[in-house]
Amino acid sequence: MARVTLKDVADRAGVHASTASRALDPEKGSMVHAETVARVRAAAEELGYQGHAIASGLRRGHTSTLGIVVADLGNPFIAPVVRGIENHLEGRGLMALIAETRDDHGRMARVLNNLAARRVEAVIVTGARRGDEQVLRKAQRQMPIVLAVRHLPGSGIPAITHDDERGGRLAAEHLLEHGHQRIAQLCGPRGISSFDERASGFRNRLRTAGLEVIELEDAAQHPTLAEGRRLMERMLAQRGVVPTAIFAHNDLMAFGALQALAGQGRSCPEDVAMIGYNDTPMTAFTQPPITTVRLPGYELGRMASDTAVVLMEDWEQPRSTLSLPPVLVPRHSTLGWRGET
Amino acid sequence: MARVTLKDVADRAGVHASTASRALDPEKGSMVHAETVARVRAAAEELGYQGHAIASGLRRGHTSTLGIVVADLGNPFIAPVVRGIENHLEGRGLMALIAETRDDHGRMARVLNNLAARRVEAVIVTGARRGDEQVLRKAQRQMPIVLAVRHLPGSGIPAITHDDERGGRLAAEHLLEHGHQRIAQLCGPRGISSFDERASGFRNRLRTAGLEVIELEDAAQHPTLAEGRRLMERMLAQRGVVPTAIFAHNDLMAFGALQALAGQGRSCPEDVAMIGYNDTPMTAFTQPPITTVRLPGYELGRMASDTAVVLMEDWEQPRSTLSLPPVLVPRHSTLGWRGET
DNA sequence: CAGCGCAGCGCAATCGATTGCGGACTACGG
DNA sequence: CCGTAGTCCGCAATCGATTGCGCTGCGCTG
Repeated sequence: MARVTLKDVADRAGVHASTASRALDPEKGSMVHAETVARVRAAAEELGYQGHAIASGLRRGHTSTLGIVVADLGNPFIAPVVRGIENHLEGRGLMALIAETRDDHGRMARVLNNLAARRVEAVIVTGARRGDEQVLRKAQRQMPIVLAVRHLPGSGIPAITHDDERGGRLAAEHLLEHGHQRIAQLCGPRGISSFDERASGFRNRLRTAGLEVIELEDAAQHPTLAEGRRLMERMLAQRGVVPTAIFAHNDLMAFGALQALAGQGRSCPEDVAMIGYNDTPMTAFTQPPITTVRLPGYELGRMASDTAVVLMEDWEQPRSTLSLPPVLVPRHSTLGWRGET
Repeated sequence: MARVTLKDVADRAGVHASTASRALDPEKGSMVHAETVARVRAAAEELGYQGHAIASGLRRGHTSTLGIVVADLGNPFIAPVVRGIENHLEGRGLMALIAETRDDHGRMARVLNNLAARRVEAVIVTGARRGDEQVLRKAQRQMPIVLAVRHLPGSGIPAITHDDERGGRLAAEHLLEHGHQRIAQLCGPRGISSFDERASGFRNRLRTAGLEVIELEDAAQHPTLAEGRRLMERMLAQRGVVPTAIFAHNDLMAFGALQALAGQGRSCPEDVAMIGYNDTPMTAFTQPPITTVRLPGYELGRMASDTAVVLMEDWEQPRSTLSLPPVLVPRHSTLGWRGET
């Protein structure tokens, strides 16, 4: 389609292509007589010349393109992250290629390969899983990589994450403040840093208060509503003390747990307090509204994108690893507990 | 970074770059002695050669890249669409550049320009607004454009949309079936095809049943919870009959309307039935769960991407415009109405 | 008036691959 | 023993731009 090339413009303006190139480049505009610049500009305008960023990039040695790799585009809390990245890139002349792995190692490898072939200048990977270290490290030889949301402990790959350890602590503290003593948690899938860390943060905080967390051997296979319900049912079926407060590792699981509780005739928050994670929009509208931990996804995206840009401009920067603080959002599901003094 | 070039591989294998190129191209592998192919492959392997899709694309005359332009990446029902596009592209060697306009005409223009400069082979635009016709048509001279979700009536730009006219009809029929006679709708922003059409579909269906829809002059500025509440409050404040059923133009507005009703001591569904739109995940979990219209977003993405691919391969195809059928999802907010016989 | 500096522009190489054309060499039939 | 077809591969042009270097004039100085 886009037929008209720089040479066409140059011909029409009666100059050489190199002159046209300089005339059209604001940086080099001064190397060319003002009148010539005007003539070239006019020619470009008349012909409807559209710059060719690809060819230009080839010669100049850059693509002004980043890659974003996500596990699941449908995941609601990935949206703000991508948004943060995108908004940070805009205005810098950068754009992002986006790809989905669907939590498949093979797809991860293929996607990274494809991005490398396209010479993206950096890649932001949200949704890395244990087992991706190999491919990621291999890809790192081709381009800088920044992990976002989830990191790979011990991999040495720079990462921007939420401070989920702290998120777990916040949840624990909130429940302690409201006088709970028998506290349980429903764990998300193992091997994913963000779940593992909120589990240990929660557990450790309770321990320093002299309490032992009630939890199952079992963790959720996927962080879904159905799994939340299943885990809650299993916990209720166990003999022994029934917890007065539950920390579910995300909002959907919290909601599933609520359904299990309702099925047993226990109400929230009167009988059992519930706390979720992520501050999914629905949590404000459920019955009862669910106390949750809010994560600064948009900021995370901006920061990940920021370090990606730094890395792409200056390879071999000190590996900056950063984690952003979450905030507890109290709602009705923990505020009306009957046992509170 | 990626230093090693095809020439390096060729040198190491003791052949000319052109031969190396042929050896590495599965299509042309037969033009080269099998043993040589093996030698080149080995050399490429040892050197860690990574193909250069940009340079190759420049010569071959394609980029294997599409553009996706969305209004708001945070919009929950845009995610499945992007997902559908992405999944359809994958495996075809295509990738997508993604950009956000935030409903700003200027940004739309800049984004399209940027995509054109990068020589994307087609662009899928979700979230076109009235007023974008100019830029879109101009961009169309550079590359094929497919509208998704929202279309621009009369623009002649091919579009894949939801059949919102029909969505409105479905909502109307559902309410009629349940015996409602005084029915109102809360309209989303004007000038956006999807809202305008669900309004007229709803209105027309009621008319053929001999009913006139109750509605305000006013429409929502944005399809948000706050606006839903505001409109509902205004409607309740008006003298005259109170509707027994409300059609809100999306789920958030429906929820805002519910809050306004609750504020006046009216309960749903006993006093007033409520129906939303989009089947946002939250609607299943609110109290009461909200009847809504489900849109096949993923399929829409796949089809949009499909027609984009067709168009990029064969410019000047018949402009295929298509709309996908929505489905009504009945939930409690319309099923427990007191007035039903 | 010779010489120098500088502004403005063109030449040709370059980025990293692909490809039409033709050369060298083998093999085979007559 | 020669002509010819067929295989494999190299040469050089090409995709569309950018850029180091050098040439041409012009104006100014000593």
